[in-house]
Formats: sequence, C-alpha cells, structure tokens
Amino acid sequence: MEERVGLRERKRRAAMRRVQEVALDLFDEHGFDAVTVKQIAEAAGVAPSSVYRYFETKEGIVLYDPNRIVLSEPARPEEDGLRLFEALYRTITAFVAEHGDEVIDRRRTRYLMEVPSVRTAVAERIFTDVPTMASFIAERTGRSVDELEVQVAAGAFAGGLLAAVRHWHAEDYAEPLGELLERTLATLRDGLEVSLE
Amino acid sequence: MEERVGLRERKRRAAMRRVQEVALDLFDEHGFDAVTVKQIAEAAGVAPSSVYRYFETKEGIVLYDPNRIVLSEPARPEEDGLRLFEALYRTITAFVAEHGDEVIDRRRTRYLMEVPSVRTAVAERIFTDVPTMASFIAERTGRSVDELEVQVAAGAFAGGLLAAVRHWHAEDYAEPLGELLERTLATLRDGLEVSLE
DNA sequence: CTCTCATTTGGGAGTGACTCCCACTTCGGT
DNA sequence: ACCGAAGTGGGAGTCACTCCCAAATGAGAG
Repeated sequence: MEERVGLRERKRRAAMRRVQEVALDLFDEHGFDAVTVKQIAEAAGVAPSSVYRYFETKEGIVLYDPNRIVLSEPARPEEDGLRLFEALYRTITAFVAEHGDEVIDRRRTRYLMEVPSVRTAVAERIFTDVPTMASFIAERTGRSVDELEVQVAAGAFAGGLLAAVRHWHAEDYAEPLGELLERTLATLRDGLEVSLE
Repeated sequence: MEERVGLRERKRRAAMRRVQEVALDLFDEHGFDAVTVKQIAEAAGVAPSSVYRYFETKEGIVLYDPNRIVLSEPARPEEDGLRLFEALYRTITAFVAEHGDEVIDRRRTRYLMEVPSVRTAVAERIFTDVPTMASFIAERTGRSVDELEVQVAAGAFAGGLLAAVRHWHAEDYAEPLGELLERTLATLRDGLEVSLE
C-alpha cells in the first residue's frame, strides 16, 4: 500500500509545504488580498511559475492539504448491503476517526471559511464532487444517475454538509465533529420538515 | 407601486441592456473566454469602466436579469400559519406563475449553466442567499437561525434547488418547471432516504 | 560511476480582468 | 437658465494567470 516515492517527488512536496507555510505566514501578517503570489514565491525561494504549477491558483495554496488521504476506493466491501445513509455515515465517520478531530488545520481553516475568494473555491470544490456523490447514491438505491431525485439529493448533501462545516466553524468547533455529522445526516435523511418541527 | 424613474435611470438601464445584448452576440460568436470586456464596451459604445460600474464583473454581464422582480417582501400575509414547505411551495410557484415558464431567457441560461466561471458565479449568488433562507426557515419553525439544523436545511435547499435547475437544463427543459419544483421540494421535505427508496 | 533521457524549474514576456482617479458631461430641481 | 449631484470616459496601474524555452537535475541503463 505504501506508495513508492523518489527524490523528485519528495522535493516537490517539501517545496509545496514550504510555499504553503510562508504563504500562511504572510497572509496572517498582511491579509490574503494584500499578499501577491510573487512575494510568496520570493519568500519561499521558488519561481512564481512554480507556485502556479503546484497549486494552480492563489486560492489553491490554502486549499492544498498535505495530509489528505484519498478515500476514493470504490466503496468498501463492508458497506455493501447497507442502506444509503448508514453507508454514508460509516464512510464519513471512518474518515473522521482516522484523522481524529484533527481533520482541521486551524490555520488554513480560518482562510477557508473567511476569505471570500477562498470560500468560493471551497464551495466549488465541493460541488465538483456532486456527480460522484450522485453516482454513489444511484448505485446504492438502484436508481439512475440522471433522475431528478438523485441529482437533488446529491446537491442537497453537498449544500447541507457545507453549511454544517460553516456552522461548526462559526461556533468555534465547540461541538465534537462526530456528533455534528450525525445530526447533519439525520436532518438530511429524515427530511427537512420533520426534523425542524 | 410603480417606481418613479427618471431619464437618468432609464438611460442607464438601456445601456445595460445594450451591453448585455452585444456581449451575448459576441459570446455566441467567439465563446465567453475569447471575448474581452474592452471589445464588448467598444461594440456597445460605452467605456470599459462603465461596464464594470454596471455589472461588477464580466460574469455579471450574463448574470444580470433585466426583468428580475425583487420578491423580497418579507413574507406575504396569506402565507402565515402555513407549514414551512407549504409556504415555500406557494412562494416559489407564485413566482413561476407570474413569469410563465419564461423565467428563462434561453440565451443567457446556456452560459449560466455551461461556462465554468459563470456557473461558479451562479452558485455563489445562490449561496449568498443562504442566510436569508435560514432566517425564513427559522421564522417559520420558531427556531433560532444559529441552530445547526436550520443552517443545514438552508444549505440543503440551496444545493437541492441548484441541482434541480441544472438537471432541468441538462434535460433540455423537457419537464414543466412547476412539476419539477414540486418533485424537488417533496424530496427535500420528506427526506432524502425515503424518497429514494 | 557516468552518460543520457525525461522532467522539472526559473524567469521573461504577455494578456486581460479589475481598480483608482479625475476632468468632463449630463440630469434634476429651483 | 443655473447650480449641485451624479454619471461617464478614459488613462494609468496592479496583479492573477498563461506560454515558452533554456538551463538544471533526478531516474535509470550500461
């Protein structure tokens, strides 16, 4: 399972972490908008063009999660036969468990939630995954991806989860993530009306 | 109810419509990305700085709806005492009824749904309204706007509706909008699991 | 260990969205 | 007709992002 990684890749990742590090330092000091990519590149000792190669956009510098685990394995076997939400719940909580409550790098998160252009980038990324989510739902429920209900469900999920995370942040991470997710999924599962009575 | 509008405002709106018109022409011919704001301004006979004054961004040119009716009156009286979804449903269908099925200017819509940067702008605008939606929900259900469930519901709504509109577009507007909305709201109301069984 | 090839990096040149500013025009009310 | 307010044109500038290519540097073969 260990991915083989040469010097090349190691250097690249080191550089990326360094760039992100100094970028966050500069952002903390002057604010996201007041810092230029050129300044970041200089401070990190790389060329501006390299920064774009690494992160695509300025927002990407904040978005990048060096510890990210790709959990795109096409559904774990033990989730087969479960109803939709049970499967989802287990997938998500497994993910959270692996990371502890430290899914969150507070430093980055502040920008993810508060700087408008970065917020937008986050939303965009989440909604990029809507088709994937729709496939997942379609698979679990035996429906077609193209059905309205499936699409709406996927969109509602994305929107609901995004709102939940923003709420979590707004309340200063007071509620344990696990609990929060459970309540969020329950709301989505049981219907918006019922759960609001 | 008629808003008094002087020559100044009339000229401004005429200019905006003209700019949008020629912009869409140019987009149709060369593609959104290949057309510069300067070209649009020239073709419309205004200064580039005016275009930005009017629309804020290039995407804003497409977003702008000259026929938009502001329906932000704080809840119509006849909706009082209704349950959340009934009130929502009536609000939305009333809006649709007023506009016929012509809520949609096909020309603009194509760009709203297909050009990445414009798509993003649409999503952004919708999610800008989430706090408003949350207030609406909070009011109707006697809960606090700050509650997780309320926030999640508002986010899920936004995401669900966005997905519905995209589905509608993807299917070439085959289904009547009223029906589509009814199914969408039903899915959100009754819960994502139930309605997918 | 060395040579060669495939990648990656640095940095220069350029594009275009968007901002700032200010002199000039034009509208609205007296 | 006149004055003050608001809008317009257009010049100058910033910065995110792209394209390109020559120089540098790992990776693998012999």
